Parts: sequence; C-alpha cells; structure tokens
Amino acid sequence: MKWPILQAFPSFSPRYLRPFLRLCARQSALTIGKKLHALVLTTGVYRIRNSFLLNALLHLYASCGDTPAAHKLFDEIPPSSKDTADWTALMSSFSRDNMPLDALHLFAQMRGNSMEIDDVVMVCLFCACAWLRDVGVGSQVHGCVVKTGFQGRVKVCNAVMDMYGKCGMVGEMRKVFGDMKEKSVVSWTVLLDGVLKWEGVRSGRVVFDEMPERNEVAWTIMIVGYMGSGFCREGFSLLSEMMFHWGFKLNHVTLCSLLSACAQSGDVLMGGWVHVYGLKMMGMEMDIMVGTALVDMYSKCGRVDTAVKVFECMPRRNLVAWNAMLSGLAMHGRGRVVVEMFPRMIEEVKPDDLTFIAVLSACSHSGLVDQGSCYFDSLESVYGITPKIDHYACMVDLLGRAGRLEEAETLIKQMPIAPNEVVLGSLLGSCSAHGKLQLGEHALQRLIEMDPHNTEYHILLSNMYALAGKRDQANALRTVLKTKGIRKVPGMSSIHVDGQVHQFSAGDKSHSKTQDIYLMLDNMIQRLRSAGYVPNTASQVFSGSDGAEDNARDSEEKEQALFLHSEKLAVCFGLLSTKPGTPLYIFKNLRICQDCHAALKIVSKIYNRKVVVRDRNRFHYFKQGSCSCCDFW
DNA sequence: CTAGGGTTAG
Repeated sequence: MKWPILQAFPSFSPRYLRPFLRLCARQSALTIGKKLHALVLTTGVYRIRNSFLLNALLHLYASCGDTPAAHKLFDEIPPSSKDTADWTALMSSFSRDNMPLDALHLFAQMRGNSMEIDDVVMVCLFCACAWLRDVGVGSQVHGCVVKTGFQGRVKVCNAVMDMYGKCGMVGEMRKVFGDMKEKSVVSWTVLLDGVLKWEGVRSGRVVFDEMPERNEVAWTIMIVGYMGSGFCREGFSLLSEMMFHWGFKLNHVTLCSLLSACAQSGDVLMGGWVHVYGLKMMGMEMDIMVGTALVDMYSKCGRVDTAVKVFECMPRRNLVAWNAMLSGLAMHGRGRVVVEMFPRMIEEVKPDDLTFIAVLSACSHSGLVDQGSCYFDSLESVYGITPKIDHYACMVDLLGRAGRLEEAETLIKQMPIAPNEVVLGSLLGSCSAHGKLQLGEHALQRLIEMDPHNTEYHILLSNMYALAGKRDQANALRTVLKTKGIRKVPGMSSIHVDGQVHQFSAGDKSHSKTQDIYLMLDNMIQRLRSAGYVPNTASQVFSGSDGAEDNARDSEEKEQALFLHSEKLAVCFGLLSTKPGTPLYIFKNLRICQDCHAALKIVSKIYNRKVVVRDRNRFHYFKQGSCSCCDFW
C-alpha cells in the first residue's frame, strides 16, 4: 500500500469510504478511485451489500467517462437498490460516450421497470436524441414532455432546443425558445449555437447582440462562428473585447475550441497568440489537450516544424497527442519521419486504428510502398486491430499511386467489407494517373451506382478517354454530363494577409484589388510561359464546346479558364501585397490541379518565394522550382 | 439517516 492517506484510514467501513468515493467522482480522480475500488473488493466484500458502495462506484466511473466499468457495476447492483439517479448516471455516460442508442434503450427499460422519470432523466434523453441526430425520436419525445408537464422546466427546454439545433431544425428550436417563460444564459447560448450553425454568422451576431447576459461559452461560440466563416479579424477583435473589456479568462476548453477554429481557418496569427496566452497562464504545465490542439493547429496552418517543437516540449503525451502529431506529419508528406517516430510511440502508448490511418497515409504520400504494406500486414497480427474501410482505402491509394494497380484491385476483391466511394475513387484516380482505362471504366461504373449525382468521376474518366485519343467515348461522357448538369463543388482558395482572410473563387472579380490582381496575373502568365510553362488543358474540365472538334478558339478558352483558377488569383494577390521573399500560405477546399501545381513550381522559382498550399488532402511546399510532394500526390 | 444523475464552447 503506497498511499499514506489510505493507510491512515480509520476503517474501511462504507461510512468512511462513501464520501471519499464521492469526492473522487467530483474531481474526476479516476486513478485514486480505482484504488479505492480495489480496496473495497479486497477488504470489504462482506460489507458491500446494501452499503451503497457499489452505487458510489457506479457514479465514479460514470462521471469519469469510463462507460464500460459503469455498465458493469450497474449490472452488478441488484435492481431493488437502484434508483432513478443510478439509472440516469449510466444513461448520461452512454450519451457522452456517443452511444445514444444504448441510452434510449436504457430509458425504455427504466419505464418498463416503472422507475420514476424526472426532469434530469428527460435532459439526458434529449441529449441522447441530439447525438442521434434523429428528429423522429426526438420530436416524439418532445410530445411526451408537453404531456408530462416538463415543458416549464428551463433545463429540459434547453435540452429540447439543443436537440432541434443539432438536428438542423432551427424553426422548431426558435419556437421552443419563444414559448419559454423563463430563459437562462444557457437557453440563449444554445440558440446562438444553432443559429450560427444553420443560419450563418450574420443572424448569429443578431442573437449575440440581443443576449441579456453572456458568459465565456457564448463568447467562445460567437468567436468560433466568425472564424469558421473566414471572418478571422472579427473573431480576433471579439476575443480581445471578451478578455480585455469584460475580463474573461480562457480555460482549457476555451483554448481548445479557439485553437481548433484557428486550425480550420488557417489563422496562425491568432493561433500563435492563443499559444502565448496559454504559456503565460499555465507555463509548461499546459495540459495534454491544449498541447494536442496546438500540435494540430500548427500542422494544419502549414507550420509542421513548430508542431513538432510543441510536441517534443509536452511533458506527457497520450494516444490522441501522438495521433495528432503523426497525422500532421502525414499531411505534410513527412513519411520518413512518421516511420522513424512510430517505434517511439509504441513504447509510450498503444496505437489505435486512427494511428494506422496516419501511418499508412504518410507512407502513401511519400511513396513508401513496402513500409506501408508491412504495417498493413502487421495491423491485425501484431497490434490486434481489425482493418477498417479507411485502412483499405489507404492501401489502395498506396498501391495505386505506385502504379501497382493489379495489386490494388486484388486487395479490393479480397476485402471482407464492400468497397466504398473513397476506395473506388482512389482506384479511379490512380487509373487516371497511370492510364489504365479498362480498370478505370469498371471502377467508374460502380461509383456511378453508389452516387449517381457526383460528376467528378465522369470528368476523371472523360479526361482519361481524351488522353488516350478516344474522342468518341470522351464526347459521349460529356453529353452525359451535360444532360445531368455539372454540379461541381466550386473551388475556393484563401490567403491570410495582415490578419485578414482573402477568399477567391475561379474567375472571381469581387476583390477590391481585382484590377491589380488581373494585371499581375497577365504578367505572371507571361513570365511563366517564358520560363517554359505550358498550360495543361488536358486537366481542364470541358468548357463550352459541343464536342464536335477542338478548334483553336476552344483550346484558348480552356487556357483562359485555367489561368482563372482560384489558387492562381490568390497567389497573384499574395505576390502583390506582401514584401518580397515572404512565404505565401494558401488554403484550398479541393485538390490542387495538375496545371496549378506545375505553375506554382515555376512561380516559386521566378519570384523566389516559398509557396505553401493546403489542399483537401495534404500540403504542398513549393520552393525553388520543385514541390515537397515530388509530384507524387 | 442517505448522496448520487442533467443543458451551452471540445
């Protein structure tokens, strides 16, 4: 027994142990709680009956988030010694652990056992429905609330609102809010969150301004809302107001929320500011969660080396932290580093399925085919992880990129799970890159069955036909596309300059500096051409032609369309508005196209700039005429 | 002489 406080225990009787367990539950002190549990089992078994010790342990595990342990204890306690609070504890544990169906099932059992249903149970129930994103069940339950008379309780109504908000039914949410006689800050905050999510940042701001009272949660939600819509400057000024005018401090959760918003919007300026604040407030004692959020933020903002520094400075690292670091390195194409770090990781923590998605995609992005296959083979045998669809997708990607398409196809055939869009889409992409028409056609057929409205696949294949000189088939596909109507996600690129986000779509003329940007663009294309750039029209989606034949005018149109790609506009703006030599960081919602990739390589050389592009899949570092992905993406 | 369970930022 290493614990003096336990040695000093006057007696192991429930009378003394119970309050102690309660304290552990309140403080989430699971480690000490487990020791007490062991103590109960080893020394006091004969005294457990009717002592409420098991109930206290149930609450301990439930409030510490150890759902399996809570469930086990719940089953061990005889039904006659369980009351509503015990049932609720397990229910909320299920809800928080993203097991909403188990929570609903438990509720049904509660009713079957004629347990008393009070307002707290109802709150838990709506929480589970919110997680389920199932309005059907939710509104049914809402009907029950009205009947049973819980509609007067503020907290129950808050939970109902939250459910409607999470399910996207803003109208219902607003109605519940409007009908409430009493409203708390939480009611307003739930409303704010729902409105921001579904009606946008402007309507959200209206709610925020109407709030009679705001706590730090409301402020955080509003700031994150701004950041999520690209209004980084507004977010930052609101953060300063919150802290310097209203005197709010940032806690762990606030820090994590803000950092995740910075990661998403690519705002390293605010991210760095939050980092400094965290260091000042907590020094090196920043907890694992904040440390992990920092690693994630720096990685996603293109500063993977800073992410590594933060990671190495963390006093402790858990699985989540390791996963964040490895997937950060993976998206930067640092496959070798991932492979080097992995052995260190398994000395500290047990890897899970997410770890291997990071490791396999790192191998894929870096062309480490043999390494990747080796990890994949050891997944089940060494680490006891059943490969999921995403792992197969990584492998298909890995083999496909390397041109080993037959092996990729065999793997798909041998999979115990039916291939999904990611798997087949990756196969099609590789077929397109390596000109394997037949296999590509086959993959496309299956993809169309899965998602008839997605036209991206048609475009890939029609480009393949065109490249292979099969004009008839290419034209046939164009016709299909035309009749379906091209419903492509518009490509967007953004760039941060002076703390402000500038967003561009293809051919965008809405920016205040549009004239300068287009002058710069003409100039840039000229300089690119004289440096050997040839527009890659094959990678361009057909613009307007009927497909009769590609005349000169048509191909010129295609070239023009290429020049107007959003990332080119963003680069021009960046070149114009930053000092020579400043690296440019560009964020794109889709994958970067072949032509822009080739163009940016030359840009990095002739303008002597480092250009960093975050696309949907990974990062590209253009420097002195080459890209970190080695044209392997 | 029974505590214990619940809603908003992740």
